[in-house]
Amino acid sequence: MKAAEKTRKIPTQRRSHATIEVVLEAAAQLLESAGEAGFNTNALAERAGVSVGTLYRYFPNKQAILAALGRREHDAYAAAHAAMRAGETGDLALDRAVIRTFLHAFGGRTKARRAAVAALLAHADPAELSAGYGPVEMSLVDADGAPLSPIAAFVLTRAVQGAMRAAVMEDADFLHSQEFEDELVRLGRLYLGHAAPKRRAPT
Amino acid sequence: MKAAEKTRKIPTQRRSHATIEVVLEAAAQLLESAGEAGFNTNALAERAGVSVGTLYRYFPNKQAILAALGRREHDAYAAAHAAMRAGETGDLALDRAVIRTFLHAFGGRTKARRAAVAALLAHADPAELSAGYGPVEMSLVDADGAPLSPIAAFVLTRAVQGAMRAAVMEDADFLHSQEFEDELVRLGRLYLGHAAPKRRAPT
Amino acid sequence: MKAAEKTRKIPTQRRSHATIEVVLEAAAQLLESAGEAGFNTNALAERAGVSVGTLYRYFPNKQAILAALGRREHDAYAAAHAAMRAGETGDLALDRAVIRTFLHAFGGRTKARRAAVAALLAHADPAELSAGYGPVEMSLVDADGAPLSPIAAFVLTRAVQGAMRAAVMEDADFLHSQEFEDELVRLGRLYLGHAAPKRRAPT
Amino acid sequence: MKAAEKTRKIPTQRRSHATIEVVLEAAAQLLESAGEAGFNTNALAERAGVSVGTLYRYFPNKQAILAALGRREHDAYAAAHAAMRAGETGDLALDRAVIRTFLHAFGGRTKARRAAVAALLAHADPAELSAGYGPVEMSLVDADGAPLSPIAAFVLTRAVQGAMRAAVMEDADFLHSQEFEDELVRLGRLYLGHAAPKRRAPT
DNA sequence: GATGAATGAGAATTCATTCAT
DNA sequence: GATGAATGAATTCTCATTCAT
Repeated sequence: MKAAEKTRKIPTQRRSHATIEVVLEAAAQLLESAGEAGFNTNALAERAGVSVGTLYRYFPNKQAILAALGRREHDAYAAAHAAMRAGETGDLALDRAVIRTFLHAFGGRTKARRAAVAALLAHADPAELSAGYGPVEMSLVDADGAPLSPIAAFVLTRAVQGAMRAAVMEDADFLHSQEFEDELVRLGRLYLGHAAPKRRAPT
Repeated sequence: MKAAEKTRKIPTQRRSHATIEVVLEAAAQLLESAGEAGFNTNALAERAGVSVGTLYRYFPNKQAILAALGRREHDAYAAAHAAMRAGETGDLALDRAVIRTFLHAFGGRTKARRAAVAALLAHADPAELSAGYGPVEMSLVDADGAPLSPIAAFVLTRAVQGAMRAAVMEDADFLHSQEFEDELVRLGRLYLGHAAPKRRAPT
Repeated sequence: MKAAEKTRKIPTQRRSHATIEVVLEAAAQLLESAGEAGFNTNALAERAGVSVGTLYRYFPNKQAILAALGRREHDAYAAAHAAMRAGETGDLALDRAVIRTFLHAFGGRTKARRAAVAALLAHADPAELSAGYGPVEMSLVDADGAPLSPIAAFVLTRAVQGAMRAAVMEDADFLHSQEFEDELVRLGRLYLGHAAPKRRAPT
Repeated sequence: MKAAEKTRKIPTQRRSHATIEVVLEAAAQLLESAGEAGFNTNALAERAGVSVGTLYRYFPNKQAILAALGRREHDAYAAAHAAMRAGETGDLALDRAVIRTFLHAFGGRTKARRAAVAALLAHADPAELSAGYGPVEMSLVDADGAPLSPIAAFVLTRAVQGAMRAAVMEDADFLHSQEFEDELVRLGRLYLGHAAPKRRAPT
């Protein structure tokens, strides 16, 4: 691997060249099914239906592919939350929507996301990293409407994410249960200083 | 890499064989200084002061070394939580101690921790990941002394763990800050229904 | 060594790709000159004038190269026997030609043949070993023109093959002698009920 | 592997030291179950229930173990045939006994014998090789009582052996059938110039 | 005499990258 | 523009052999 020029050449300046999408989609699938160890350029080229040579036409090296994937995941994440940026935080339904969004985002391609993010962490410009979570964190306000400190926002988002991730990783059978979702909402609301939502009677 | 037998052979059943410790310590150092890319068996053997052959006497393959490191990290969580077991959960100092113990585990070697956690998540089986939490979860009680439901206990333990892990994985600069520690304690106490610890004035 | 896909990939379906021939020829030479012990992939690649990587493009692992050599040897038997197929079995000259063809196959490289045969026996599956004999066996008739029973045909073909193989495996110095050839022909003709060819005066 | 002193040291000059037997028996088993590839000193020591060090007390190196095994197989083979040395060859029952002896000898440990013999061929003194088959071959006489030439004897023994071996290797279902045995006897008797035994009516 | 932990040269295999077609 | 065969440095892993206890 030599230097890097991010996405190299960019034919007709249209970054949206279909090939790039195909490659990144294949990369996500491959990462998901084979893990980082099985993620090699030959396998990727095959899954993407292009030749290795073509891979190198669009990306300067393998890391760049991972990085692009990571950036793309971040972007998707940020976009999903963009709508709720200035939202009314006291609104329970909205909080629940946030949890659901998280659960959904986390639902598929766990390994792909992890590897992509890890690649980003390992090789990309650190400053770029906050980009994805930033908007979400900045929009969080407590029960009094005061914005959370960056660290508090970090704790909240990662705590919720961590509980969900653990449920996935540990193969918990309650992953899609109502109670699990409720407890996640509780956790978030209590941390933000809202009154504790009442617990439902056990099913 | 073939299958695996975790720690292979275990000479004279004295698992505490110094060599294993030496290797794992060297692994952590190497990971820290050279990153995952520079983490190869020859370099590791050299840094550990043993031959490659010896590496393979104690570990079936390279992944197993990372996994052992990961298990260590995992043990740190479990140990931290275990301290809570007999504890009076209302005791703020104790909760804080638990968090603090964890945060300073692994000697501050963030990169090593990161790689170790990644290895653990990538290769451990789900059942193993949950191991060690059971007793902790069963002993958790809320502010009124009522035991938490299994799902609530799961959410609490994994949420705290998730936030800590994310700080490690994302190489957060506030990992060892007072505020981060405070926020983690807040999260746990609020979820259990205790009064929110006051936030200190920002430094 | 993992599983195997026999000849892997087969670029542009033109199996006749010169490289495979070059590699197998180099393998036979190397086996002949260095024995099975000196038969390693680096040496083979060098002698073949290709890179190790290229070796692995055409063969999934080292064993597969030996196996391919073995299959070649096996094909020589089958081809030799196939010549009998339409043939008038009473024709002494033809029988002799078949034996002779086999005996001189593989360019007289006894050590290479030996290793190849060993590889074949060690790794081929039983069904493959029988392949190619069926038609030969069905066409065998005794001196009266009556077809041989399947078992009798089996005994004849494998007996002749066995004697030839043993001469190869045991590095017999008479492998290419006239007397050996004569005795093989005798064996076959007597079993089929033909008059015994006269023995020549010893040289 | 350095030089070689065959069986090294020989404690109390009694070659029959039980350990040697144990090791050779384990070697035969291991060869049988794992093939030549899986035949390594560590595995052998374990199966034999001794330490590697002990292996090296009795054998100068790995090859010597294989060679000893080969020599032992040869000896057993020779011993089995010793009784029939001067026999009345016209006796059909005796011929049949020879075939049975072969079939029995070949019955078990195919791979072990093959590997052992191969090792002998590859590493031992070529002159030593004929030792096992020699006595048998020398005792063969044709229908007129004249001894067979060495090559004729070789062809006969290896042809019969080859047909049996092929039946084993190709997983033939008639391996233990009467007809198969009959045909082998036919093959041998016809080659020796006896009248062809009548074929039985098919079952 | 026996043990088995340690050694380390050597071998197999992988895979990012290039470049002639 | 695309292809995919070829490259070969780098890495993982094996296993015969030694030797301190």
